[in-house]
Order: sequence, then structure tokens, then C-alpha cells
Amino acid sequence: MWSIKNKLSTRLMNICIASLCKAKQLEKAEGLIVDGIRIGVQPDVVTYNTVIAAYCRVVGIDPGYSILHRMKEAGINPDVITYNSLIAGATRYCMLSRCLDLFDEMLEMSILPDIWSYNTLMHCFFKLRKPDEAYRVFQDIILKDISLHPATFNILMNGLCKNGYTENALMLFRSLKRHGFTPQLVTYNILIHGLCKSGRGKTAKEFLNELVEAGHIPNAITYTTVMKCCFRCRQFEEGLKIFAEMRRKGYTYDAFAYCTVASMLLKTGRMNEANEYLGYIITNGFDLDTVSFNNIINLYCKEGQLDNAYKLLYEAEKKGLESDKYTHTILIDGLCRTGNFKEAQQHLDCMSMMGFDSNLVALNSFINGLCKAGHLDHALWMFESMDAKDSFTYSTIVHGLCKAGRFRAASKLLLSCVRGGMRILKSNKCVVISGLRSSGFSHEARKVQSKIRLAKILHY
DNA sequence: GTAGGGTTAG
Repeated sequence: MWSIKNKLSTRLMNICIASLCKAKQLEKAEGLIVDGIRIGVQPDVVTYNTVIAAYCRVVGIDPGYSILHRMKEAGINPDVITYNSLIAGATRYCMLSRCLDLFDEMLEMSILPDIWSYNTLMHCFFKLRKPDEAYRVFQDIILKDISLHPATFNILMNGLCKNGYTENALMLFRSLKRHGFTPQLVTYNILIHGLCKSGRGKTAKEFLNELVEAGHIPNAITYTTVMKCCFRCRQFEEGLKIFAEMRRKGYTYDAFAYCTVASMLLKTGRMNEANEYLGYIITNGFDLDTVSFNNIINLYCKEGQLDNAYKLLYEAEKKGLESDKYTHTILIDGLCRTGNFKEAQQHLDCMSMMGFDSNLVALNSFINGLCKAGHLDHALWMFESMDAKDSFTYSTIVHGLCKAGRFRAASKLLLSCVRGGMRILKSNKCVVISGLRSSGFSHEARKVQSKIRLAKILHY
């Protein structure tokens, strides 16, 4: 009688622990185990597995390990699920050697790895951009005749796409289908994403049709993937059509899609529409996070409404949201655009005091603002004093020099940019060459042209 | 335990 009661209590405790873990209240969950033991309710392997999985997911693998030790001390043997959770934790934090150690430990304890142990290990190799090793894990699964899970193919296809083997993923998909494999919606989404990223938007859209024909209903993930693809290919209206469809079908339940669209609109100078959508998420009670706020602050900065931008920052902080490096970079850019360099400099100094890394983007914004306001010498001084420069830095200063008619100086910097292996803007090159020509340096213009060509070949 | 998506500069 007592033993049945005890088992029931353990089961009840496990349910409570699972719900605490779901709510990320891990210390409370651990406390419940201690309390349970005190009143005679013994935790079992499920109890510990639940807590280990939650720690690995939420905090990290080390606390997961310490629960494993406590579990062993309590005389409860870990099983394949315990180890799978730890392997998943190690994969989450890209700790390959821990994954492999766990695999060995499992085998030493005569716990047989299952399909999820292999799936996760394969995923770990892919995440670390080791597709050959990942594929070897897949071959191992086949060799050991372990029955596959649909997710195995998804992980394999996703890994291939992310590692630049979209074509192979596509071939695999087709060959699997010929062998009677039924792709899931996830499978289609993976492939569509891979195709979009590798610039094959047209094939991606064919798959969108195919998945519908196969009886699947596209979800929010499918839509955002294709929408983003349209924006990347500068098919703005088509992307906006997809967004409208998402809204109609109720897939815009959070601020994500709105922010994706708004940032595209801001970048392309469509301020009114950006204003409309960002206004919509403010007034319609969407749960706004730091990134959403950053988008709105960026809108205000772009419109020169710095007061509103700061007011919003204050509001976000009052809500308990922390500003990040984007927030401050956006504000510095806004200050520079309005010619407020003194405050921008103060904000920049403040950023390093707040512990943000040196910020190349903010410095580029600064140089851009200085050039636009005609403070070219200040911009050049800043340019010279920078430790790291990228193609943005060069294109900004080259543009500034050309605007001031200093084409020879501009051509020198353009050349050092391309010699450093960085890409240059076509517009930059054209302005420098035509500027040199029109100011009587045709010979130099030709020389610069051939030097750029040579540098590009050398870096190819 | 497998898929997507938002924020900064030329």
C-alpha cells in the first residue's frame, strides 16, 4: 500500500517539477526534490532528467552536470535520456569535446545511444561547420541500422544548407522523395530558407507551391522566410504582399514581422509607411522588446526627432528593458545626422564606459556625419586615428573627399581599400575616375582603373 | 532534441 502511495507521490512531484521547469523556476524545482526526500517521496530518473534538461536548456551544461552527480549519489542510474539532454546542452553551447566525452561516458556505462543521441551529435558537427564529420555520423546511423526519425533528415538537410551545400540538400530531398519519404512542413521550410539564402528565390517559390500541393499549410516561418527573400532580392512590393497576406491570416501575432518590414522601409526611405507600421505596434499593445524599441528609436532619429528618441529610450528603461549596442549606435548616428557632434562624442565615450566594445559602426556614422556637415578635416583626423576600418569607413571618406573635389586623395584611399581585400562601391569608383578626368588627371584616372583591376584579380 | 523572422554606418 505504502509503495503504491509512494509511487503516486513521485509522479505528482514530477508533474510539479516539470511545470516549475517550464516556468524556468529551476531553483524551486531543485528545492522541491529536497523537500520531497525529507517527507519520504523519493525522486526517480524522470525527476532528475527533467531538471537536467531544463538546466541545460536555460542555464548551461555545468549545472546539468552537477545534478547528474547528485543523481548518481542518490543511487539513481542515468539513462539515455539523461545523456541526450546533456549532449543537447553541449550542442547548444557548441561544446563539441563535451559532446564526444558524453558519448564515450554513455558507452562506458553500457547505455546505448539512440537516434536522438546521433541526431544531436550530427547537429553539433554541423553547427561547428564540420559537415564531413556530421555526414560521417549520418553514415554511422545507417551502418548501425538505427531506425531513423523524420528529424534526422531535417537536421541533415539544414546542416547541408547552412554549410553551403544547398545543392546537395536539394538532391537528397529529391532522392528521398523518390524513395517514398514524406517531407514535413519543417523539411520544406529548411529547403526554402536554404534556397533563398543561396540566391535561388525562384526555386524557393516553386517549393512553396509544392508544399501546398503536398497538403501542407504554410506557417509564419514559411511566410517570413519568403518575405525576407523578396526584400533581399529588392522585390519590395512582392515582399509587402506576403506581409499583407500574413496579416490577413493572423500570422503577425508579435512585433517581429512588423519590425522586419519597418526596417526595410526605413532603409529605402519610405518613412511614412515605416511610421504607420511602427505606430501600429505601439498602439495595439504588442509586447515590445529592446529590438522593437530600437526600430522605433531609429525611426525618430532618421526623422531628426532626437527628443522623441530619448523619450522613448527613457520609457523602455522604465519598463525594465536594457538598451544595447544597437540602441546607442542608432542614437549616435541620429546625433551626427543632426550635426550634434559634441553630444555624439559624449555618447560614444559613454558607450565605452558602459562596457560596450569599440564600435566601428558608430565611428563610421560619425565620419559620415562629419563629411555631410562639411567638417572634412575632422573626419580625416578621425579616419587616421581609427585602429580598424572596413569598407564602410573607406567608402564614406572617399565620398567625402570627392564631394570636396579632392580626387587624388580619394583615389589613394580607394586603392588602399581594394588592396586590403575589401570591396569598393561602384559609385565610389565612378566618381573618383570621372573626377580625376574632369580635373585634368586623365593619365592618373587610367592608372587608378588598372590598379583597381589588378588588386581585384590578386584578391580573387 | 530538427525549420524562420526584427535593430546601427557608405
